[in-house]
Amino acid sequence: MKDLAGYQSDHEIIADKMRVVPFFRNCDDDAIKRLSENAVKHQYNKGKLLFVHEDTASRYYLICSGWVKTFRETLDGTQAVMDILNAGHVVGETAIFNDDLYSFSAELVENAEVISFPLSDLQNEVETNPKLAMDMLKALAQRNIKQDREMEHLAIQNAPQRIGCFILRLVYNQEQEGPINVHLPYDKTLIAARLGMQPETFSRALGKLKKETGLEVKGATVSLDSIQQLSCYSCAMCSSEFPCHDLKKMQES
Amino acid sequence: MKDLAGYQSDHEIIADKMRVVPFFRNCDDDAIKRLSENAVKHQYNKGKLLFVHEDTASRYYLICSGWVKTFRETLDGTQAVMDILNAGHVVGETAIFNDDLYSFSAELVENAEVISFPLSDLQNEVETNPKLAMDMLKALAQRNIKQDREMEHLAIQNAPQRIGCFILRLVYNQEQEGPINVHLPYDKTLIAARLGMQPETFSRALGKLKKETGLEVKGATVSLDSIQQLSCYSCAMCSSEFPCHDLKKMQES
DNA sequence: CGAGGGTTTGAAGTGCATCAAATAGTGTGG
DNA sequence: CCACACTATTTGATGCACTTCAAACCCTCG
Repeated sequence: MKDLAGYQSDHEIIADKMRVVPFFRNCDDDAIKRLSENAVKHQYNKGKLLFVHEDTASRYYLICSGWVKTFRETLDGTQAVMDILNAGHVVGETAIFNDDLYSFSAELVENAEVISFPLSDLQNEVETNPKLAMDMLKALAQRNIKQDREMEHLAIQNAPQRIGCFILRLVYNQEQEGPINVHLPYDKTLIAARLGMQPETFSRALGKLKKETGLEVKGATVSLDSIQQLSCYSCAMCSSEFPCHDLKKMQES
Repeated sequence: MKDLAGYQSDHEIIADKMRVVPFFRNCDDDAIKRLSENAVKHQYNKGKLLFVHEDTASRYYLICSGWVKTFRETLDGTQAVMDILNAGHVVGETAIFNDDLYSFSAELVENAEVISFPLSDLQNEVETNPKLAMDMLKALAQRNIKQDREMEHLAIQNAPQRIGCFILRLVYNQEQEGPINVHLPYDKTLIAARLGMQPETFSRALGKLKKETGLEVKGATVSLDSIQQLSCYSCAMCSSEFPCHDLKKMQES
């Protein structure tokens, strides 16, 4: 806990991770301090449920490493995956606007480190800190747009196109010309669920995508000669033409 | 414009309509006045586009009568319907959190009266009025949840179940025991689009729903002996068991 | 009464799901 | 380093749900 040169205290580490979160970006040191006062660092294993849909919410979570799946589940166990989140993303914070009930479940899909914070601290801060309120508004609005896009994709793209679109979003980070290699960030089974299809369908659809666009797949590595190769195929069935100009905003939120 | 007894000025009429909007509910008279200063009432015909996806946004709209469809559209004209809104709902206001770009298109599906307001006035007010900011946060969060639910339905309910769920949400307003009559609020073709299916599929799926649940349909009128009849069938494939306890919240937002 | 949209019905095709089984890949302990 | 167990992924065969195209029907409104 000491704050010696060349070595960070827990609080500093937590503060640093918080500053990556879009809606904490404009918080000053005091605000960060108030928000992180009751923070707790956790190491959890794959399969750990952070919280369950419709449970009473007391804390929200900042992901430091690993991947977290958010989903909704029917009585018979069928899951609808909402999103897959990684480091720098926050889950469960919107419960403060939903009478302290989580509106979905969140589960680790691999061992991960997360930091949890009391929702009450966030609520207090949002109510008294207009800058934070504005940034949360922006973040929520962007999430809305992202969900609209997901709905659109689910509605009008077929399986191979959805996969192509998914890969394009991975590539976007390394925005380069010419040949490209990307690594699939998690299990193909999980990507399939994320895209609303069965693993078998994913496998076959990826095969079709290879045939149609000439993309190569070896294990979890995907190679393509150029972005156009894919964007012609996938972005034809999308309302935002490539390079999806709102991708950057999406990734910030 | 005069303010005589038994007769309302335009400004009063507008103010009254604004107070129905969830996120204006806590605004005091001064705030309402500032927000409505540059309001304009419009009469538009069916087919009128209020705004188009990715256009630069300058105004947002409060619906006074009629129905408005929000949607996204690919180059080849395929549409994905996001929502169908009626009186008391606001569209286009989230552009202030998206660099003044609309993130979908909005079109009247029948003749309607709407009031438009400058986004800049809303932006100013939100930035300086914490109560409004909080209410907008709540509204956005609820819309998020609603979208999650839509995604879930799209992903795991089949066509007849989605229709059953849609009807249940209509019924919910008149929460009574025993036999029930509801009127479909708009075209079956439009309901189909709203539920992500073709008109033909809608027709056939409704037929199946009749056979499975004993519900009756005559034109746009749907009759059922009891709510259970439907909820058993549809809500089995939904993460929130009936009566979807968050429906009330959903309708407020 | 007739035109035009909304709605239903029929027939055929497509895409995805499902079930079953083979194969590849990964981590384990010997 | 290998054999084993276990999981992830692929492949095959089949069925169902939804779409598509085409045509008929129905209803409303001029």
